[in-house]
Parts: sequence; structure tokens; C-alpha cells
Amino acid sequence: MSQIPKAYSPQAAEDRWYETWSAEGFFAARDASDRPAFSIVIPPPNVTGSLHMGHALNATLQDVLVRWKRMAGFNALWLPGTDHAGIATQNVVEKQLAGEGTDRHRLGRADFIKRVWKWKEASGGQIIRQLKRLGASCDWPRERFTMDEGLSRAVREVFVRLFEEGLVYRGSYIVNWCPRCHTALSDLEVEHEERKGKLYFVRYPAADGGPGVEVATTRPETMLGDTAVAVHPDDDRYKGKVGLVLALPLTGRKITVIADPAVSPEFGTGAVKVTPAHDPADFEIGRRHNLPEITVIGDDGRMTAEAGEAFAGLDRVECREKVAAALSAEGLLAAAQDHLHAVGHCYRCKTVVEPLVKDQWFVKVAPLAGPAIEAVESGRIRIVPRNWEKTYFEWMRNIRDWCISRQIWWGHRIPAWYCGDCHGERIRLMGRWGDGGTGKTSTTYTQLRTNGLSHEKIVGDMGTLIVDRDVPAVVSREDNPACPSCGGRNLLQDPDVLDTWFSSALWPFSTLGWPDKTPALETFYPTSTLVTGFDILFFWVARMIMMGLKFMGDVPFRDVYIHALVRDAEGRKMSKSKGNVIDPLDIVDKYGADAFRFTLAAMAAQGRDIKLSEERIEGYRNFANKIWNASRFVLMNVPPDLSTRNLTRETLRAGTLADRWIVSRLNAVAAEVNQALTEVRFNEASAALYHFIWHEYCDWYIELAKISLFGEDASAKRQTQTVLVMVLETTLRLLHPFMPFITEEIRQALPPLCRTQSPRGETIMLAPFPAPDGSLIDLQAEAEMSKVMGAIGALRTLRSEMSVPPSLEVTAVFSARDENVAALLGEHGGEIARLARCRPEIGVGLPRPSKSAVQILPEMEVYLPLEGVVRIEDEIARLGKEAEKVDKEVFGLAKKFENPDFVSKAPPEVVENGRARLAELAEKRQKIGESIARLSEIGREPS
RNA sequence: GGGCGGAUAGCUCAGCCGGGAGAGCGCUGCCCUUACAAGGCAGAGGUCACAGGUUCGAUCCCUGUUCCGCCUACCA
Repeated sequence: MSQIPKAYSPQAAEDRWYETWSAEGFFAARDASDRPAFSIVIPPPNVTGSLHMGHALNATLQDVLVRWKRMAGFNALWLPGTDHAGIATQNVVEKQLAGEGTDRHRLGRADFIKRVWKWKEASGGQIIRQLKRLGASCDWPRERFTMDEGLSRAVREVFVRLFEEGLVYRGSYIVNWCPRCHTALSDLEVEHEERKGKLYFVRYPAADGGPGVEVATTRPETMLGDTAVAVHPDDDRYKGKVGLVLALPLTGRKITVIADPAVSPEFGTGAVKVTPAHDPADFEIGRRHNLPEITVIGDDGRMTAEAGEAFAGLDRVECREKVAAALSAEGLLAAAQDHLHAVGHCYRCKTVVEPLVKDQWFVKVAPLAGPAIEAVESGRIRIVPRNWEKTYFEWMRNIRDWCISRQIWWGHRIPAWYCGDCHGERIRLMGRWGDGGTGKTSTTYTQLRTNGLSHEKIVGDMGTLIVDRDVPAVVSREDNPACPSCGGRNLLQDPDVLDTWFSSALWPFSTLGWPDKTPALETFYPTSTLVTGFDILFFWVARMIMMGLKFMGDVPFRDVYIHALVRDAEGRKMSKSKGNVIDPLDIVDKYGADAFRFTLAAMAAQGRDIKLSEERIEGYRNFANKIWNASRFVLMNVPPDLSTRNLTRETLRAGTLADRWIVSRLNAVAAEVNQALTEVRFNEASAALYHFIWHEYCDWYIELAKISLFGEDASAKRQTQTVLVMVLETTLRLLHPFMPFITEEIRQALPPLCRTQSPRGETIMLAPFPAPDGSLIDLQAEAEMSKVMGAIGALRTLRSEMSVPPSLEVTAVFSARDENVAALLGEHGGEIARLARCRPEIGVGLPRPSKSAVQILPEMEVYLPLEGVVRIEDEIARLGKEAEKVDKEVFGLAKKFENPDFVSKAPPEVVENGRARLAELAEKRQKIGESIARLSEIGREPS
């Protein structure tokens, strides 16, 4: 007899089992193995971050897959790790410094980076600990970090090779600049948001004082940097104006009207002011027409000296007002109307980004995109759900070059150097010299050397440097390369670091040891499945595919499973800045990891977002408790020396109806779960398990088992015990990937000879995942059971509707349609008696007792004698309602048959089905009518 | 502007290849029946957003409309 407690309490079990699994090395995959490989690399979370709902969902789904495959006999690897999250992490540490009244420039680059590493060491373990609390079965000794030595080597190798092939280049282009983070951003890192603004109509007079051109703009402050006005070449309104010289208001600069097809005649006035230095579209036009690029907005988002005395130093937004006012004062502001337009914001700090012309490093993406498109088109990579493929293609086909340099310090330093000896005049540095350490003024390298500073001193104290764009870069796999032209060693490394996503793009192979040829790489690449959210489909997935194909010559993964985003009540992404986050760990504390995991899996329907509700989690907590108590019951009713070892197909097929039924259902569910997991339909797998455990095993099988468990027949009892435990044990294994802790906890309490053995260790984790045995699917048993269940249900309904107390044992009449049904019911009279709490009278065409309530089933009629327990009128009313229901269905069905086409064109089995149903309904309706008539008669007699 | 998705029970959502509408929670009634009140048994509740079309038959396929969400975009 077991002593386990009445309610399941997750905490203790979770800690204990995770500890054990980990210590025993059950999570470990083998670099070399006879078994087929299954591998997943985790989408690396931000190292200094903490677990949010998205991570929890992501990790749960991966763990379900890995645990499933591991049990199914695969050499399963789930490789964990974290990401250095350049801008985000740097921002955190900079905020700390600000709190201490200092900044990174005073600290200097080297000390700043030390400081970030310190922060990483201090806080970096958090998210990993949190993943463990969810039960994540990662191979922890293989944990990697994007800034690891090995991964850094991979990053450098890739950069150098791409540079050598001309796929990485340095150039001066317009980029998205965050004036707060002080760095360039890739197009993807800019979030567009609709903002209410104004569309200003401004008159630009001709230089000769004649009629000029009116332009429309949302950003009047940029006019200070205008170097042309453009119109569409085919726009008749402006045919005569092309070539006209205008006097740019407020500055007096002479600018020309040019024609360019990029201008859309429909918008505004059809004439657009061109500011090549501050607008991406204008930049393109400017380059096409060789226009000057006048920078009027600086790195800090304030107007530069070029903007003119009246505006220099003003913030962009302030300046907008001032310019509008100034134009208005000169009578040049024709109109200002409300206008809705998309404004780019920094994805990190939400500051409005400023397009600026900057020297940056880029990846030429088009040559890499081609094969990446082909890989998905050909099906070598399968994206699930399929509809994401379209989004993927759309983006890949319109892809633009990727700006990979970031003007921050935390990240992979770009392996490019500039020779101070050859080009010292054209390299300007900012650092902790000469200006009190603010790092705000710059000096040329040559000047610093002349002033007596050593090269080492300069490098050590360097904050950043500005290199003329024609100074050649020396790109090298090794640090401190020699200058290829002068052979000197006085080279200065490019101050920029790489976009974090550059290193993430290599994740599926860099984590397995690349560029070395390791056994792990051999075994686990390509990985099997990538599980991720659609929000990083472009950021990460697409880039991994490009890099994997380029450097491994093969796709990085076979399947990409795109899961939903966990959103808040209003359907918005949860984010710290919005303050709408629910901490997954709070949920784990409150309801247990198993309940939480099961909830996430159950809600992970393909293609739909998850709006998480706590009630739902509570429901699955109750489910865990249900399993717990069912197991308690089983353990209380089986001897500790029980064995299921001798249970063969033959003994199972020779079992009782209930045994054959539950075994059949178990195998059907095993088939469903396997199938659903194969198709990554987590919700279907969990729903099948939920229904089977609660509504078949608990509601019916356990109740039926009680008869022989509490009965006299020792051999029947032993047989029931065996099946009871076998089904439970198998179910636990099916459930384990979803609810790892409770399943292990219960399995360990089962009689030792009832546990399916695992190849190594005493754990459910490595025990075989149940494969369905088709020969045990017994449709006849299922059909028979459903008749018995129907009989029991019918009587229960009658009792309930007639308000017959459950404790009152009644006599009930089961009048079968034919001998077969009567025999079946007769055989299971004991079951009917117990589960419906009655003395059953069973036979064919039994007479109906007077004053009885009736349920009419296809196979039988069930009578409950009322004997003054219930008022006859109640039963008449109830039957009246039922008759209405039947009439409604008959009406619908009859309409179908009125249509001759239905009979001739519909498949025969559908027609036959309909006919049978109609006949059934007609008979039922007639019997109800008879019952009502009889009861009405009786009702008139004195009772 | 382009693309994608959603609208099904009071709430949150399933519903794979068109053929008798489901779950969880909530609600109603009865019940502490020796696994479980985090429970048992029974029940109420839906013109499957709207309008057309295809079909013998549409929640499901097609077209359009309305509302909502998301992604993407150089109409300033």
C-alpha cells in the first residue's frame, strides 16, 4: 500500500528529479552513436536577460520534441546557449555607469568591456537556471555563448572569407542611425510606427525671383540640407520647370529642379525636395544625379553648423517648429495639413532613427539569398506552418544589403585594420588624451605620434576612430597583422563591432565546433528542427540558412517550426517597456512546471497567437492532480510484487471487455500522439492525452476495474491489476515529454516489475516511447463498450432529470432491440449495476413498467420506474422537449431527401447513413409519442 | 501601398481531406459514492461576422463587404 499524499505538490518533485537527471547525465547526447541523430539548437536568449513567456513556450516545445525523440531511441541533442546581445547589453551597463556618474568614454574601451564581462558573469546564469526550472533537457556541458573563443573564431573566419570574396565591403551609404544608442542599425532593427504628423507645403521661389515650385514634406527641418527638387520626368505640370534654378528658402542656396522616376506625381504637389544626407530615397536620387550630401543633422540628433546659425544646436524636433515658423514668417508656407505616416524607431530604445550617411560595413546579400530561396522552394527546408514560406520568399527576394557594423564596444570587433604609418594623416582618433577624458575631440594618428605618444598607448586609450573612406582596410584572421604595403606593425583596428545577428547566423554550426571538423558537427549537422517565433524569421532564420548553405554547403536544419507569440490580453507582444509581462517562473511556482508546460503545448495550435489565461493553467494543474490521484488509486490497489512482464498480446486479447476496450483506446491514443508530434501539432497530441486520461481511463476504466479489484475472484483481480498498471505506465511514457516531472515521480512509485525498462538508468526519460500496436486495436470491443456505456449513461440521465437521488438504488429495465444486445448487456449486468447504481432487468422487448420514465437509444430502451418518486408531469414535459429536438433533426434530414440530386449524386455511404439515421429518428420519435400518450393516460388515473 | 492571419457557446480557443457543431473555464441541478470537492454525475447555451457564388450538400472551397490584429514598404 502506498503512502503518497492526497494532492500533488510539484516543487519538491521538480527539484529532485531535475537534479537526478542532470547528475546521471541523462540529457547528454553522444558525438558518435549507432542510433540516428536528432538535434535542435536553442534560439539563444540574451545572456543577461530573464525568461519571458516567449522563451517558456519556445523551450517547452523544443523539450517536448527532444524528450520524445530521445525516448524513441534517437541520439537526441538539444544544444543550449546564450547570445551576447550587443546593443541591449551595452545599454544596460551604460545605464549602470550613468548611475555611478561616469560613462564608457571615461572608463575607456578595455575597462568598459571588462565591466560588461563582469556583468555577464554575474547575471548570465539567470536565464539558464530558469530554463532548468521548466525541465529543459539540454545537454548543458555543451552550452555555448556567442562571444566564446570558439564562436569568435567562427565569426572571424566567416567575415574574412566573405571579405575575400567581395561579399563583405566597407562603404559610405545612408544608414539608420540611432542618435541615442549612437550606432547604425540594420533595416530590420528599425520598427515603423504610424504617427500623426503634418504635411507641410512649402514654396521654393525661383532664383531669378520668378514663380518657383511648391514641394510637400513631413520633415521641414531637413530642407536646410536640400540640394535639389525632383519631379517625375513624365509629369506635364513640371515639364518646363526641369533645370530651373531655385533659391532654397532660409539659406539662399541655389538648387536645381531635376527629373527622376522615383518621384510619384500623385503625392503632394508632385515635386519633392531632395535631401540626400537625410532621407534614403533622396540619397538614391542624389547619387544618381551627383548631388552634394549636406549633413545638417548630427550623430546626436541635433542640427549641425551646416544648418545655419539660426538652427545649429537645436534638436530635430525643435528645429522642425522653428523652420516652419520661419517659413511661415516669410510667407513661404503654403499649407500644413494633418498627415499619418510611418516613423522609424530604434528597436532597442524606441528613439526616432535618423537616416545618416556613414562609413559602414555591409554584407552583399543577394548572392547568398539565391541558394537560400532555393532550399525552401525545393523542400530541403520545410517551414511549418507552410504559409510562412510566402513571407520568407517575399523578404528574401527583395532583400537589401545588410549593414553589419555597430558603433558600440560590446561585441565581435571587426577584424579590419588601418595602417597608421601609411595613412596616419587620414586617420583621426578620439580617446582619453588631451581633452580631460571626454573623448569628444579628435586628433590625427600622425599628430598623436608626433606628440610623443607610443602606438601602444594610442591603441590602449583609443575610444573611436574616423578613417577616410579611401584608406584601405587590412582584413585578417590573426590579430595585429602587418601592413601589406609597408610591412609595419602600427595598425589600428576598426573600432566597430559586428551586428549580434552576424554571430547568431552561424549558430547551428559554430556551436558544434566549426571551423574545425568535429565529430559533433559530423553527427548533428544539419540539425533536425528549429523551433522559433516568427518575429525572428528574417533576423535569424533566413540568415542562418544563407550562412549554413554558404559555409557548410548544406542547410542548417530540415524543419523550421514557427510557433505563436505569447501576447497580452490586448494581443500585444509582452515587453518590459510596456509593463505587461507575466513572469513564467511565478506561474511555475504557483501551478507547477508540468501544468504550465502542458498549457503551452495545448495552446500551441499552428498559426494562431496565444493569449494566455491563468484559468487555463489552473485547469491543467487540476489535470496533473487528476493523474496523481488516479495513480494513487492504482498504487493502493496493486501489490508491490506485481509484474506486467508476462502480459502478451494474447492475454490482452483474451481479457474482459473493459480490458480490451482500454487497451484498444490506449493504442489508438499512442498512434494519435505519435502522428501529432510527427506533424508538430502539439495541441492535438496534448488534447488526445488529456481526453484519454481523464475521460476514458479515469471516468470509465478505473470505475469498471473496481468491480473485480474489490471482488472475490482472485485471478480476475490479478488480471485487472495488471492491465490497470500497464495502461497507466504506458500512458505516463506517452505523457512524459509534456509533463516530465509528475510522470517520473509516479513511475518511480510503480511496482518495479511494472516499469518498462530503459536502456540505461532507472528513469522514464530514457524508457521507450510507446509505439502503437495495431493488432491491439479492437473495434468490436470499442463498439460493445459504447453500448454498455450508453446504457449506463441513459439511466444516469434519467435519474438526474427525474431527480432520483444518486444514493437510492433503483430497479431499471433495459429492453434490448435484439438478442445480441440483450446478451451483451446481460453479460455486463454487473458493470451496469455498479456504475448506474441499479438492479438491472435485461431482456428483449421487455414490457414497459407503468409510471416509468424512458430513454430511447438506437439499441435499446431504458425504463426507470418512478413509483411516486417523481411527478408524471415532469416526465411528460421532458419527453415533449426531446420530441422537439428529434423533430428538428428529422426536418433537416428530410429536406435533404426531398432533393432527388442528393440520392443520385452523393456518395452511397452518405445516403445510406442518412437513411439509417432517419429511420432511427422516426422510430425514436414514435416511441416518444407513445410514451407521452401512455403517461398522460396514467396521469389521469388516481395514483 | 503590398502581404498574412483572425471573426465558431458568456469568456479563451480547437475543428486535418466539404457529409450528424467540440474542449477548457464559467453557468445550472444533484452528490463528501472507501483515487481525487483541484472531485463525481447530469444539464443549459451556438442563424459557425455579413452578402453572394460553386456543389446534391458549405463552419470548411471561391468572390465581395465590415470589423480586428500582425508583418512589410524609399509617396516625401
